[in-house]
Amino acid sequence: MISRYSKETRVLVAIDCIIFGFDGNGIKLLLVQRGLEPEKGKWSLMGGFVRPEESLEHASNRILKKLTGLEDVYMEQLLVFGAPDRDPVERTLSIAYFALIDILKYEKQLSDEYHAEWFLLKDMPTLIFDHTEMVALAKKQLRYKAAMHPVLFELLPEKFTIPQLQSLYEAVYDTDFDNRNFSRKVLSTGLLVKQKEKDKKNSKKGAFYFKLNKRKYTDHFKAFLNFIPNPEKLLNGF
Amino acid sequence: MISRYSKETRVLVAIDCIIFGFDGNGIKLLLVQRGLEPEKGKWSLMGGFVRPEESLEHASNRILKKLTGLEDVYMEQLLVFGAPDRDPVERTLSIAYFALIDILKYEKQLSDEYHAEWFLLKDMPTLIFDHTEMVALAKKQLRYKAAMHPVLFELLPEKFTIPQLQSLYEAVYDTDFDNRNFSRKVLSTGLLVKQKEKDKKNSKKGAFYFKLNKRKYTDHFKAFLNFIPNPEKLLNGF
DNA sequence: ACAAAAGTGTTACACGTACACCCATGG
DNA sequence: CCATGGGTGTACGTGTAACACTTTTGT
Repeated sequence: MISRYSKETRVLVAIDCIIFGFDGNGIKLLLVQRGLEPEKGKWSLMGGFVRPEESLEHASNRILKKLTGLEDVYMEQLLVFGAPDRDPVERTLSIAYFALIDILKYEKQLSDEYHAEWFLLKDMPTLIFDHTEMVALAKKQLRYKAAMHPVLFELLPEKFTIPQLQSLYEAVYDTDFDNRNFSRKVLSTGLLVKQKEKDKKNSKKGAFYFKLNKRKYTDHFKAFLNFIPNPEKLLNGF
Repeated sequence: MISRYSKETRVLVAIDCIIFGFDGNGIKLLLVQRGLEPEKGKWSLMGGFVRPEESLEHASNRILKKLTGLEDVYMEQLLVFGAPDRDPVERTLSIAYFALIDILKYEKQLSDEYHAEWFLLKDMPTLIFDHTEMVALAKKQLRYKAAMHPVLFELLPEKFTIPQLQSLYEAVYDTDFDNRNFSRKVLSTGLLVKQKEKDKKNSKKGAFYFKLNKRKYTDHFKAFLNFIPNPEKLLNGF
């Protein structure tokens, strides 16, 4: 039995996380200030190297938890970035993951160990290396996926109103939807369970809270929905 | 300036290609007999290690060309497989790519340098490591993508008939479509240019050949089509 | 003439969209 | 009592699916 592929070259493999959040006012991105040279102090995605004995899922969850304290977060592998010179120090592949988190659950102090900060996606600073490209791709992927699968619920708290959900979709697609059609469409999926209380923060009438029907949610997760009108137009350029 | 991230561990990175082909009789998969230990002689996906100075695109194209002689082939990154023990020799990440080729363009001798052979997808042998899992995922991804984007044309020769195209879709989704609705749907996209000749191999009446309208094809590639009826049903389980 | 595949015409219906309108309530 | 946001009812049109029927031509 051989114990190594002796002639081949080994490379560094990192993971970078594109962490999206929502708090009712636009989609946000969690960024950190890079703690090591080169580019120390510049804004960057949260990342880390894959350890010798851990799986990629383990590594990505470990990195996310280190920054946010959160576990059981929605995460998806996006793409491997592998341009030979993407990291000037040494050849490093980076596996980009994107994560969706309820921004209110992120309680850690900002400017903590990593000097993390939420940025509105549209006011994002320049990032190191190819991280800007990673974010651009993640944005596309989020739109693509959310057009057909109910991923965006991952960005909301357990109880939410339909107008809240709508404003999330509007933020993601940067457009306005008809509220009357939107609520009917969403309700027709049977994914939501109406609660007794209303949220009166945004109107006098108040909007009912809903929770996800977890069973239907996991069952339908991979089903095609069609929450957004005119998907062909809104997704142009994919 | 630092020249290395000194403390981190480097790993081997391979690329494995899931190569789909079509010749009118079911979707096929191009496999090779592994040439090195361990598992030497067993069926496997075509693969190779990423070289120190090449990009991932370069590596995947190089590997595909070495096996098939083909360039400018449709290829897409699928997923990185990284279970710590996926290769018993030593930790190796594998970036899975899937490729779509016109089976008639593959002229190389079978049982050539790599002992390559086309297998009907449904009669596929057991593969080494996690390659079976890679193929399963690629199949899903092919169905998913083809439901909305006109990728399957990559599997056909330059000139093809609509019944041929339909039998390709039927092979991919393992079901039958209504030929009358199918041809209208496809033609309504404006992607096809009718030729003067007919193919008389499969019927006395003969079916007109078509070519792709390349301009529209690249423009619409990322647009949502909807070639298959009942996508929710056919894509169940994604 | 017939069989068999290619292709046209027609219809019913589901669904998405637009929009008039009603509801609830705090100021 | 009225402004505001939440929500229902309804009507219209497009696109999809089902299927009867016509076309073409080799045997």
